[in-house]
Amino acid sequence: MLGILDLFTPARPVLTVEDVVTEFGYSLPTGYRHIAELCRAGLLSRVAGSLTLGPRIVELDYVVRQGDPMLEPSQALARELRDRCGCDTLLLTLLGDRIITTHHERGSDPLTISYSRGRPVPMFRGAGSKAIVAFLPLAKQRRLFAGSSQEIAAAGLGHDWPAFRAAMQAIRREGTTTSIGELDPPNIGVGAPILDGAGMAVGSLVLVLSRPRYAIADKALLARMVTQASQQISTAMRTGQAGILPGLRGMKQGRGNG
Amino acid sequence: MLGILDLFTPARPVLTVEDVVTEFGYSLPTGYRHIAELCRAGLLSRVAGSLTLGPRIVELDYVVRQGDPMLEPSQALARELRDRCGCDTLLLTLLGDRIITTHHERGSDPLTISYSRGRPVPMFRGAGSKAIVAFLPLAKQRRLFAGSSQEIAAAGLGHDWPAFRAAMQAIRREGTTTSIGELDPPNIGVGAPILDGAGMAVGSLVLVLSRPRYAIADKALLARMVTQASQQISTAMRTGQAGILPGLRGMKQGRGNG
DNA sequence: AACGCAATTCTCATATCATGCAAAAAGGCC
DNA sequence: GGCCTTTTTGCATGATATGAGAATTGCGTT
Repeated sequence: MLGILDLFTPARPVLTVEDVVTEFGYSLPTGYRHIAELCRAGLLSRVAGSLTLGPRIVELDYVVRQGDPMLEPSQALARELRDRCGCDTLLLTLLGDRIITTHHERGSDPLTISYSRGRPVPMFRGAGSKAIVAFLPLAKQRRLFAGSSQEIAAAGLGHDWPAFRAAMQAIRREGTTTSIGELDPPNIGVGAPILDGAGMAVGSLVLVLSRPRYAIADKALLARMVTQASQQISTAMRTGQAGILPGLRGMKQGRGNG
Repeated sequence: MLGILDLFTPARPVLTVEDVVTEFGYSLPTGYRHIAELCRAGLLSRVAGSLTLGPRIVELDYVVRQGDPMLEPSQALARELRDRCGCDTLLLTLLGDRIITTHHERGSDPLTISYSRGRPVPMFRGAGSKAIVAFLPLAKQRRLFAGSSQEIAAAGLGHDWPAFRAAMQAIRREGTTTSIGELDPPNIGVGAPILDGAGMAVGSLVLVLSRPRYAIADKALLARMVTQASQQISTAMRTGQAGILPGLRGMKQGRGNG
């Protein structure tokens, strides 16, 4: 039943009951019943015979935003970064086993950024994603490699586990990583991880520049700026919102790194 | 099962499995099963023994934003309004039988606005809500009154149906309405409806001012500005995105008004 | 490296509830 | 008011969700 929600895409945000029924092979009454239930929960909305995603989605997104300990400190810092260097700034969050954009601060250039809030981003392409993956625990990296080795190879991150591991460690050593045109061809991204108390990545901060702007930029300075900001976010997260997670029994202290 | 999502609130965005189980009186396996299903759909996320709302929420919110024909023209106009008069601007949308904030453009004053994107707003309090309700079809107004007469009375919109109807018609005649401290006590809101092709309200645009700013403002000018902008949104919506709704058979042409 | 505790999943018999069909009801349109 | 499409209802049937308990896993401890 929850699969019904997946039928709604940016390209097709409005459906009819019949669309849903034929898509799933439901009988008409069953289709209506499922839809009615989703409507009751507010996840769908029926208006004039058509179906759209409902108001609850927007409300729940608000809860997500409020509950995201990364977001508040990030917004302020992202804005400050934007003001200082004029770049667009993206905040990526690792949620479960997906990475999505959770905030986008526009810079002074009118960049085309395909990955504003709510867009899932590829796991292994783009500076932001790589900055996250590189700072995941080894066990998690291993699991990711096992599940997505061909995708990883396609992204040029190594054809076997040692090569992938080495690529990740290189990023880890740098503390930041740069991608040129990996997501949007005209853009360059410079990303640094946001770490939780255990030194594990929970998200990343990305500076996005146009090619001309990047060409004349001081690369080392950029790296320092994004690293510093991401570390400030990490710190603010830990101090400001400590203890909101119940049930965290086993959190081994990592080495931190940075 | 969808009720599980309702347990997550801004005040309590992180729960444990046990919270859910005890709240609903499930057995432990059933609780795990429901949660697993919601996780599979991405609506929940499990990390370190805790539950949070999942990435799919954010993705779906993106679909809502993309699919909202009001949003794109509104953002540009809201920004323009903000630049011209320095006020905060809110965009409210009628989704099903709820009104929620769908966009918030910050002005130059650091206002405290409790109703940023995703907040459900009261149906009968605040300029934005009243601007919407006043421009709903009579049948819908009647249904609303039947269901919420005490709430309507409490908001000072009339103790019986004729009085409520008269209050709504007064707003309709004006084309705009002003509320003083109805939502956030320090703020004044000036709202105007956004109408679909049938002349029915689908949302509203609200200018929000601090009391000092409002005290020295030209009220008639404010009203004109917000009305004009909302009409531009209405127009942009109809022309820009015509025909994306399938299954709209019966759309009687209303008189438009404004 | 093995133990012990808690969290999580599995097995399976039972009862529940979702399903589809046919039919009825509800709106909207002429 | 009659006719169309859309939406809901009643009901018998069969799939499947459920809870009790046991088995398993994961993780910290000894």
